[in-house]
Amino acid sequence: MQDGNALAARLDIGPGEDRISVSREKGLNRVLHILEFLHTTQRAVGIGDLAKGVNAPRSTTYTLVRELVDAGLLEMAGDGNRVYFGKKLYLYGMDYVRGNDLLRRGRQEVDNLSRETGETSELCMLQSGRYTIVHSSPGTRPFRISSATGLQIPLPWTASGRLLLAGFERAAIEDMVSEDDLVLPDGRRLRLDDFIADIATAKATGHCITSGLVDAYTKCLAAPVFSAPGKVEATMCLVVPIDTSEAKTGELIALLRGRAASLSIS
Amino acid sequence: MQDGNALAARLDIGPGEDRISVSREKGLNRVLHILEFLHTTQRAVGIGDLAKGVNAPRSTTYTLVRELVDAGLLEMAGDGNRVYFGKKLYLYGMDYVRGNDLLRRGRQEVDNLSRETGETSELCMLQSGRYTIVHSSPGTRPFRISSATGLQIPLPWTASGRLLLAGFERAAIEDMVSEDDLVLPDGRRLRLDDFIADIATAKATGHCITSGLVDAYTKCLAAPVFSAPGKVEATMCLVVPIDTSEAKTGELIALLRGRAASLSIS
DNA sequence: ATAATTTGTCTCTTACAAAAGACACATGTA
DNA sequence: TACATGTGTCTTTTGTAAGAGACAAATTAT
Repeated sequence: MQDGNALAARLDIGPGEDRISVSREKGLNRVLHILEFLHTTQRAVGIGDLAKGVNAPRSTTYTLVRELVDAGLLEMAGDGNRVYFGKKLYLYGMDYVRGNDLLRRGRQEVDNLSRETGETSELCMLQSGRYTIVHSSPGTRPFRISSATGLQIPLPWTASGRLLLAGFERAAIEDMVSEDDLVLPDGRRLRLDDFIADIATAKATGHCITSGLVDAYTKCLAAPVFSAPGKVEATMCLVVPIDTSEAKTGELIALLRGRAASLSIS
Repeated sequence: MQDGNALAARLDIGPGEDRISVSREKGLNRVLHILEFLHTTQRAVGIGDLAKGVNAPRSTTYTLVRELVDAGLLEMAGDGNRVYFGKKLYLYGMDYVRGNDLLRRGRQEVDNLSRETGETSELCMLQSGRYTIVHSSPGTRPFRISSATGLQIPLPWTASGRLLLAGFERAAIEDMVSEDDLVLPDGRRLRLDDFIADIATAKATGHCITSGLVDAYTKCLAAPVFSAPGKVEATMCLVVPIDTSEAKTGELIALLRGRAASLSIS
């Protein structure tokens, strides 16, 4: 039985009313953070670390994790006291795939494409304002250029990003692109206006090629998949060595555009 | 549906006092119900219907859905005002697969098996006390026997169920199996003791065959996948016509056991 | 051994989310 | 024209979940 601390809550020090109010967070938000955190770590995490990682109180984290484990969204990882994603999430994910023609066919097409061309191929989409690699297939080069599925990269770094933003107003684009996003991995800084101009060009030509943006050795070729006339729902892209010949590049772009078009609706 | 919160403050027992108090639900629970509901409907649902389906107040449902859509766990389905699973869930699901060797290899092996034998093949697991088809591959028969991924079926109806319960105490088994579960689709009622005996047999022989349980036309062959000596983590199973010859059945069981063993750890 | 962490569970309080319900605006149909 | 039925956004009220903190037990370090 708790003695003393009865009115402990008297922490709002000072007369000044500094409303420190360490904002209490909604359980659902905490859960969303937990999922996102696990997604970035890509490995099972101890509950204590998890609490630190999402900076939630330990007690809260324990309760939430227990509930999520009971629900099957998370699972205790075999070895000890770590948690990671659970079967339920896998099942829901498969439901999503099943209900989503585009994704289903897109995955297939990406696999075909990378088998046929030997290059790394990817299906990309906007995911709540962020560029996301939804599916990727490695290609057969000795030094393969790979990127993990689910990876999130700033829009301006990619060819696909330029196509995905084709339908948006300038204001919306500014919203989605932070200052940091405009700084390329090598430190160069992209001008927002240039980026927006790129988007317009991409929209007009119906494809996009970027060279040496994410890294110095690769070129990125992308073509749009439409869900309705003018609405870019996804892109397919090929990642090729930067010294790929003009001719070869043109050939690949043509192939890519064809495949992307075949996925488009109407 | 597990109704995790079980306790639900059964305080109404008081004297007169009918404490109707339609227990206010935690947001997280509402979300879990929403996900589960979408999983069972397997299609996009209007928000109003959703509210009815999980029997939550409309206003609450609207807010939750909005939050989930913002988070990318749900998406508004293209056509109108319906929601369904979102890309995030797919990504998390893929993370699960990646972090789970067994599932990854199991899917592969199931696909191989159904291609080689021409029969429907499945990978099954316990999912918070319920039997779940985690992956299935259709087979090539004209009248294919198919079952949806993620489908949940009472444990006593299946061969896999008998193997999955091999490691459990009687008490634990009684917990997982409800009275209803013991009633087969055709109305016959299984004795709990017989079922438990079946489990022991399955454990001893290292495989299980059931005939005409879920339907009158099929036989189900299953073999265990171990995650540690004695611990059944999953099963692989084949669904074949009930009139498959003894010889052929034996042959398939041998194949199945081999494949399942190859997935087992240590 | 003894201290210093970390882990998992429990209790108590109050800030805040869930619910109720009112509103405005669409639809459809007698 | 009324009259239900569905949708989406508000505001207000109040039951309760999130959080702080105290513990015991289990690890690890000294």
